[in-house]
Amino acid sequence: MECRTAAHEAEAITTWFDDELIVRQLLDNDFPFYSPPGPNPIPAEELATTQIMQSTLRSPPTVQEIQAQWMNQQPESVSDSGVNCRVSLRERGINRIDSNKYTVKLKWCENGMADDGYKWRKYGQKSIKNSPYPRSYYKCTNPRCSAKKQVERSRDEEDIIIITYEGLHLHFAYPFFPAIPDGGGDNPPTPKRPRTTSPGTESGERFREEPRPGTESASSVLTYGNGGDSDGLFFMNAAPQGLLEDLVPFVVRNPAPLLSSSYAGDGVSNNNSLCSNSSSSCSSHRSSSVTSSPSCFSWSPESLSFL
DNA sequence: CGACTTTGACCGGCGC
DNA sequence: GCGCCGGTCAAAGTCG
Repeated sequence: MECRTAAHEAEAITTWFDDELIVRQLLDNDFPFYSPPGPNPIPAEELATTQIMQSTLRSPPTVQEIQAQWMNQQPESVSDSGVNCRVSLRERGINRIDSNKYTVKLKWCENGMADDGYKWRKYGQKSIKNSPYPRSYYKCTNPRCSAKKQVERSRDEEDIIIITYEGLHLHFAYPFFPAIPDGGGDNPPTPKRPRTTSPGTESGERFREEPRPGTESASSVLTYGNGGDSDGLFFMNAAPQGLLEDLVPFVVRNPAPLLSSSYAGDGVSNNNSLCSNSSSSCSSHRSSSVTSSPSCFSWSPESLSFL
């Protein structure tokens, strides 16, 4: 309801450029990646990544460039828990999706849940024709945010869930703000402790309910790479703050620092790893409605995937 | 009591 | 025009 107007506005945003532009306008200088021109000294490592971000904000990569990047730099990786979460690129040849709407394929790993850093409210669920699994519909709980996502389980591969993101988050994922004092403008409501007794019978909840060794409690002890290096720090301040929608484009824009070191291949689940590494309280802020423990992901504005 | 999920109903788009 | 299907709404139920 309250999202209707915002949703329409969001729908008018049809290009990467527009998305990024709006975000930048909204966030202005507070945007952690967008360093405004000025005398402020920036550590070399941060400067490098910032510059990458700025350049990519202005000119998003083509799919070919993204694929080339991944082909060149994609390691086979193992999650911190030792579970082999191979990340590889393959072309999927799926239908084109609106530029503000894309699909993420997530593969379950043994090492438990993950979530995208945003708080979602489930507003519907439908059984889909020719699919044994229902599709769940989620909205971002932030009233000013029009982001939505659909979660469904792949009928071909049981351990794959397909998340379709639509719209743009006009705020950051609150739990990942490291000690930002109150008054940061758009203050999302403090997330509550996730529901642990969700009766979720289908879709996302259904997956989450499966008794997997090491879900939330286990993820809380995961570490994120070497934690203290610049890449880790960078990532902490950046990608994991957001929804996959924020994370994935960033990853493909700048895969090197993420993939070459601590990002490894654990894809989204590093959200949790990182989160728990940086703040033990983070795990208590996890979204309740998520989709849980992906290890590999695909992203497909144009048939790109990382499975 | 508030936040959240569940679930049937409703609505609009699309193909026949 | 009709029916199918996907997406959304909203009341009711659940939980902490």
